[in-house]
Amino acid sequence: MSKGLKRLKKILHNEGLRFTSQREAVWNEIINSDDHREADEIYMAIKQKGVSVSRATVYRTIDVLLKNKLVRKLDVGVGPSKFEHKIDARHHDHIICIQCGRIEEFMIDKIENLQDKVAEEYGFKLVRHIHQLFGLCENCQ
Amino acid sequence: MSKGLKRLKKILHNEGLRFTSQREAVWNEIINSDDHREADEIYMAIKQKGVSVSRATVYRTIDVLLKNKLVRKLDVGVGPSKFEHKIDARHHDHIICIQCGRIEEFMIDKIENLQDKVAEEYGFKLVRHIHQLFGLCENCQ
DNA sequence: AATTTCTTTGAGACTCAATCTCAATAAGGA
DNA sequence: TCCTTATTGAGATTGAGTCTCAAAGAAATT
Repeated sequence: MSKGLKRLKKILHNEGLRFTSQREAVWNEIINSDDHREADEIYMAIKQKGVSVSRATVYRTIDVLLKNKLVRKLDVGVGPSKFEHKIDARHHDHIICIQCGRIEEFMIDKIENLQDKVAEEYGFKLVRHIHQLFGLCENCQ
Repeated sequence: MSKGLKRLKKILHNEGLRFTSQREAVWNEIINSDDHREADEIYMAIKQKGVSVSRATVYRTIDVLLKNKLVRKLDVGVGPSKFEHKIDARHHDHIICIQCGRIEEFMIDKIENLQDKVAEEYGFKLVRHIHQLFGLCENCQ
């Protein structure tokens, strides 16, 4: 059994959930792509591969993965949310082209540190953050 | 006529739009509050004051104000978007309590500058950004 | 002021992502 | 294999936001 699959089974076990072919399929779709994909894309890809699945199950499985921080939800401001796996991925934020939808990742330690300082200043215990830059990429200017 | 009202009329004129009591009412609701309010709150407040208005008109008017940068839309991650006026307001971002919904504003020049640098680095022409810190405020920890 | 033109309004239909329902199906322990 | 209980999925539902189009009304013209 692959290392990834073990990880899924462990999570499901910890959550008191059963291992099913649908959950496995959603997991595989997500970890085998480094793209930012929407739920419906994942749903279609699974169907394509001949596994029976429903949108409801895709969303439900993603919720489990979100809760276990194996997936990140990305609200790109228009249309459905996108999802990316967090396996072996360092934290990053996103710069998004409002014309063509291209998404690039960035990570600036200084910004991360300043965020922590802001939270401290306001007496907040930081849980997560959204930092997205929207603009026109070089091809769309 | 108040200075604010003149400003609204000027915008409507520039856009080739007519001045109506509904647009005036939406404008007044928004500029007379420093809160982060949702469209439905604005709609209800106007009705409360005896002005006939519809949700559609509230959204349509907000769109005009957004286009003219007199209002900012704030997606707080859950539920409807919130709106704040930008009259006499310096740019700021938000730190939001995921428990009680409290919203505070912050502004760090260094972060703003670093954002510009990121955009430049990736060849993007920056149009706007979202920077939101989510966590628990002191009362909710 | 009356007429004409053309924008705006608003009730409710519609969209679309996401969630919920609940009967049928399937996982996994005994 | 059987039995209990979780899971699935088709389709209904939700909810924010948008759209439609006939009626109302603003502004220009006479």
